[in-house]
Amino acid sequence: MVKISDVARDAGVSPSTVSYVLSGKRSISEATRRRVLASVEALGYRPHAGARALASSRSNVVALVLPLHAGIHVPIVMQIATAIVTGARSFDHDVLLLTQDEGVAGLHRVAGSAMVDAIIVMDVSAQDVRLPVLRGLAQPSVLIGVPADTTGLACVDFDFAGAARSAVSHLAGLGHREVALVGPPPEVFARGTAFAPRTVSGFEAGIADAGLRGVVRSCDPAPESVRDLLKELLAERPGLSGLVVHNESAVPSVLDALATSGRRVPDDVAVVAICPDELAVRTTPALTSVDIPADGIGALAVELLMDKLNDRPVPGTTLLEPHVTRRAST
Amino acid sequence: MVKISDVARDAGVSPSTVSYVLSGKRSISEATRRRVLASVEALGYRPHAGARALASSRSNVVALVLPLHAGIHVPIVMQIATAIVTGARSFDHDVLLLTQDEGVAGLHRVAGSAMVDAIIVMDVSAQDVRLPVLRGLAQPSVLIGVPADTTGLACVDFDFAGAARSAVSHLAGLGHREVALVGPPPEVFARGTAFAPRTVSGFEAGIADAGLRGVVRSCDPAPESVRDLLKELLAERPGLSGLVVHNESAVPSVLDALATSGRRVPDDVAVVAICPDELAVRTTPALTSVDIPADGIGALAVELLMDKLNDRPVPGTTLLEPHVTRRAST
DNA sequence: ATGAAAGCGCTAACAG
DNA sequence: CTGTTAGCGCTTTCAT
Repeated sequence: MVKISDVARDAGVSPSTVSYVLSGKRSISEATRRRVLASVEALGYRPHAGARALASSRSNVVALVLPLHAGIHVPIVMQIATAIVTGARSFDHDVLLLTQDEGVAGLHRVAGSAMVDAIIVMDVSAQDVRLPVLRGLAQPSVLIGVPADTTGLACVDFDFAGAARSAVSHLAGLGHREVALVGPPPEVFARGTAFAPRTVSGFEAGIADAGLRGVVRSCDPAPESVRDLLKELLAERPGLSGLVVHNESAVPSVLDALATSGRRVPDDVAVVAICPDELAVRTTPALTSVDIPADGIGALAVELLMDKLNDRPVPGTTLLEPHVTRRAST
Repeated sequence: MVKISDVARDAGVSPSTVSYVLSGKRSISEATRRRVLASVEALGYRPHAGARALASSRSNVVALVLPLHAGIHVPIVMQIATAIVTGARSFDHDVLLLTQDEGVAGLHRVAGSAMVDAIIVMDVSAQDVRLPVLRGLAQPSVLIGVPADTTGLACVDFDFAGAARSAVSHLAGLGHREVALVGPPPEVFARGTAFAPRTVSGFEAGIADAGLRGVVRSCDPAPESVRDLLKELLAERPGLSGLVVHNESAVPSVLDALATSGRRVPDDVAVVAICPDELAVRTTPALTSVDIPADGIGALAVELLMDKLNDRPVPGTTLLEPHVTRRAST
């Protein structure tokens, strides 16, 4: 293994100089800088991560705690995770993967052993048992999701309430008078995860704002369930002409059920989805949607974490703003 | 921070004794063992990961390289990843997450800096550029997927060919004479990923074995595409009475399309899916299926990696055996 | 069955 | 602008 002293010898400088060239923590003459970097390159030097962590008390690793629950839309979780890895790499950090089932013990383990400098926790629930633990850790943390009490924590999430509200407002602006929210499956409501009720309250605020009539339903994504739900809704409410769909798995079936039941989109029924743009653009017709910015959530979480690591102040809660993109379905 | 010398003092022994108690690398009298563990507990001692890695040249971390491609069924990837984390933990290892887009550089980085002791790479393609790099690394690796040349590597995968063959054989045993394979979307075939063609060759071997007539189609998962595909297939081939579906996203739509077109499952058309059991059991009707054992793949990958780390011989390629579970769809 | 002590490779005062 | 040096906390010979 090639070590810092090898590089130092090769470049004709001291080990500390090599270290400083690499870290940029003090100014180095251009000449030696170049020589050192040339030696680093020539010898293929890679600093030993453990040695570095030991000497600097910095591992340059962040922990990411992944959710495992059913009912969560897995591609979104994965996309956020990917964005976090990419974001962390851009700050020269790596990502250690933990699963939620290790619970509080996992947090203590990776924090206590100084494996990680910081922690990102996905899918926090309103009364998450991990909150007090996170508050007590030496390492800073950022949560994805918004618990009931955010004291001492930094939280990131998409503004689901605002998204639903914007969706309703978009429909209202097009003249629709009666709308329905086709929400996530029941199990998501059952858990303490905050996003489902937030969509509902935003939807309700939206219809109140615009003086619309509205109804909220949770939705099992199986095609026949979707068809039954829509049949029922449309039968019960003859005036219903607008749908807000917040259920990624059900989106294709909703469109299909409308098509096969002879309802034209958007002429008979307008549809706004709250889902990743990626999904919205590849349906037929393409869906007017409020994007769930998975990449943005991941990137923001990392940025806040880096701010915390650098002792910059960060807001307690940051919600990403919703944006309606009009496509063929409204 | 509480360190090993603190524990040693508290227990009235030397630091090395504490180390040996914790590692079990030499015999310790029951009395001191107990005292040391009591002190560890009392002081809440956690060995510093970096220090440990530096002194022992072992990080107890494995790298996991995740795929990012479109067309892959994300929940399966996620489930394998989760199984790998869980498996690694059971061997007292953690998992560092890399994304495929870091490519070869990422492998060099984490291996060269001794961040990880071993590497698991998911979704390797036939002529993967990472193969020569992996062969040259000091750390052992296990691949999920089977490249063209497996020399010097350990590979794990599900036996997709055997799965398709078993599915066909199951249908043949029930008296079906003409069958179709509804395969993954075209983009999966386009990439060098080996699993799609393997399913096809297994399917073809299966129909040859049993003297059936058969046809292979790739399938876009959008409900209307599925409906069109099936309509076309059933029109073209009046004798067609059995379907093998290897396309998780399309599964619900296939059943739905059959139902809405008036074909009864299994009376008119029998369906065997190659998909996670979890999916197969929650459709209506429940699907006869060949399970894709994501957990098994992850667990096996970890086991092989640990074998390699402990210099135990491992087979070059291990394929997990397919098992048909008969349910209501055949 | 246990201790003493020499590093592991790097960083960061301290010194010039 | 650069070098010297003292650790960082742990493992592992070598001794006994």
